[in-house]
Amino acid sequence: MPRWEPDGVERLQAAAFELFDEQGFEHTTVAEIAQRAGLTQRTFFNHFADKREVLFGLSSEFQQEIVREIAACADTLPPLDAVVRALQAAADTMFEERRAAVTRRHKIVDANPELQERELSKRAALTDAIAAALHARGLDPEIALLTAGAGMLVQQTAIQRWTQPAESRPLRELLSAALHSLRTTVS
Amino acid sequence: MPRWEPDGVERLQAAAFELFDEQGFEHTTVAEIAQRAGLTQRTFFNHFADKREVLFGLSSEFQQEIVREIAACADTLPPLDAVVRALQAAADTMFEERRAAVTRRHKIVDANPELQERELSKRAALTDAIAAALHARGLDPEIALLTAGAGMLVQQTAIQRWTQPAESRPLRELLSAALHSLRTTVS
DNA sequence: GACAGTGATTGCAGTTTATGAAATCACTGT
DNA sequence: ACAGTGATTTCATAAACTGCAATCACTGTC
Repeated sequence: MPRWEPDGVERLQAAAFELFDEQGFEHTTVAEIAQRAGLTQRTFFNHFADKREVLFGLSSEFQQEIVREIAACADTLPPLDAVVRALQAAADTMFEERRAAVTRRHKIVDANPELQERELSKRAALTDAIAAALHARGLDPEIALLTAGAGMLVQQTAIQRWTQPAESRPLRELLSAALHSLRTTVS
Repeated sequence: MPRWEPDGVERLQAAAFELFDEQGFEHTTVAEIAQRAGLTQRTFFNHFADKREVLFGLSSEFQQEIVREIAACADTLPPLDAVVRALQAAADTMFEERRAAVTRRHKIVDANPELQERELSKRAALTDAIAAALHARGLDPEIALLTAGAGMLVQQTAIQRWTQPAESRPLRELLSAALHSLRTTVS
């Protein structure tokens, strides 16, 4: 038999997800999470930089996907449209199929300021990555950052709607709508 | 003589500012800050919710000013212009005169991820406050949030430039320029 | 088949952040 | 005089994180 049960990281993530859902983030200790996963507190911190990170395993994957899509996009497409197309591609791949899980996670994060803070931090990192990808396409750095910020604004507006129970339109469509809203709002 | 030296809060802020500047945020303990201010660690936490908050004393004041300006603005002005005008008014009051201090603080925050995270959090709170102020003017909540987000994008772009040593134009002017950049970028 | 090397996990000691509860005591108003 | 206020302090404690050394199934090599 193997020395340890496999998939330690996934088990920790699952345990954390459950416990945060049951008791809330701040009433759950890292020791508790580790115990439910059949591991040690020390091992938790070997895998995650801090208690919050356990909820953000997918964000790096998401970021890579977006950047890849932007790089793959036709150079003739206006920058902001390129960003939104990339978001739409990622929406299909990473959001649409896991609506239940995404909404559940959204609810957990929404219930705790520390987690919201980390979410903002991830969003900022994604913004910078998008800006870098746009800059690689030849866009001026400052305009690139502005465009990336506008793209994230679109993303936020769309996700906001998409996570509401009443909403049934696909995220892809909501992204288009949000982009249109932004354009009329800003002009 | 008074039982305690006056201005405990200010002394803590000043001590923290100095120490973060000298040794960096993470190599400074709360006990150290309190000691330099002639107070106790416990007293520090009586005044500030956590170690980071000591650097964000002005953000609530800033937020109030912005919201006040927006409410005072003519109802005929397009929403985004109202927001940028409010930011310009606050820029004159709270930034232009303290350029040195603002830049120093900016440098400290820039050097530490935890502080950046908190900065983002304050920014998000300000965004929400602006959106609420716009909603109070009759704007649809979702459009209000989008407009507020666009306004903060303008603010960020302008501050970014303003804190660069080479830049000499007043913040007010940079805000106008950034708004123009956003408009051409998004359309 | 022995055997050195790898790497995920663990135990433990220690620092730091943060909080709750009770005590102090100059100052205030009556 | 004297009770009440409130900023501060002391003490105790939980919980988050870190550094370091040790474990030991697994891997490949000779």
